Amino acid sequence: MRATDRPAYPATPRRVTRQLETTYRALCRAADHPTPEQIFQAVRLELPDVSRGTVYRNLQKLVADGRAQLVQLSNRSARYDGRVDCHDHFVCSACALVIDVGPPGASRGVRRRIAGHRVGSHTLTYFGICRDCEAEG
Amino acid sequence: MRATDRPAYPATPRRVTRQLETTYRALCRAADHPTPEQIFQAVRLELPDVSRGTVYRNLQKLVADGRAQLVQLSNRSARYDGRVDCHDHFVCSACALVIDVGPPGASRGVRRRIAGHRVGSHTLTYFGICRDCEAEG
DNA sequence: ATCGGTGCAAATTCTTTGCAGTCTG
DNA sequence: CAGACTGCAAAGAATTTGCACCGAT
Repeated sequence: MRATDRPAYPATPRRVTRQLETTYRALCRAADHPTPEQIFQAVRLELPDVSRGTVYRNLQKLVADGRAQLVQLSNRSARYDGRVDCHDHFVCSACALVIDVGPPGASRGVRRRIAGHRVGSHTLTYFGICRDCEAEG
Repeated sequence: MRATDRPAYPATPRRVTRQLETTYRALCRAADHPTPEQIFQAVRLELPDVSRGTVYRNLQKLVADGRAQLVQLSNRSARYDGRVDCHDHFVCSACALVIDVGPPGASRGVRRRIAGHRVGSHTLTYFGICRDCEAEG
């Protein structure tokens, strides 16, 4: 999701709970596009009784509210991103490393409509082998 | 995966089985980026005893051999593409429609390396609401 | 007080895998 | 005929959901 798609206000009335805000802070703190499981473990350090279900639900709320991005990877597990500004990603096909790539690629080729369909956002994703995996062979 | 990543020959010795070739033909025939389940149903019409496991395995072989592409969407189910040339995708966030978008966007911004990591391919994906879903509200 | 949020556990969905038998090269 | 491939069924991984209680507004 791109910043321009971010709703100005929550789509639905939202309550400020410890679980939601702790999840958001854990996501912003992580720089490595964590999985729901990783975020769950991080939240758990502060709220030992939090459940996976709640973390999954709250991550979806954060995306719906434009406070987070879901990185589309089609791997086994979802990856979330606390950055909601316009940027692209590099993904290592070997180790699933995900890194942010500055906006230059993302900002070009913006199209409002494609074949009559309304475009809300776009993402350029580079796939390859990261330096470490390349070194290991 | 991009055409340039396509291995000239199968990565591993490959046998030509009815299941593999029927799966490939079913994939090429479909224009809608089918899920493994949809391909399984199509193959089943020709080979009633084929199993899901075999279709899953063969789809992975086709990708490994550069005869098919896996569309990276992070939805519930994987989506395969019989086109292996350079092109992008539009994805409807409401109904999961996937359509091909011509090469203009795909071919720009090509980078060989990013932050020292080797880039093998890249994909530009547009997210939005398709015409039909927009009409329905 | 209302009704959205939470924890728990079971259910779902999608995909992978072990194994014994089959078929390709 | 070797070993890659297959069907089957069970296992595995990731995510969603129903429900009764809790807590933010």
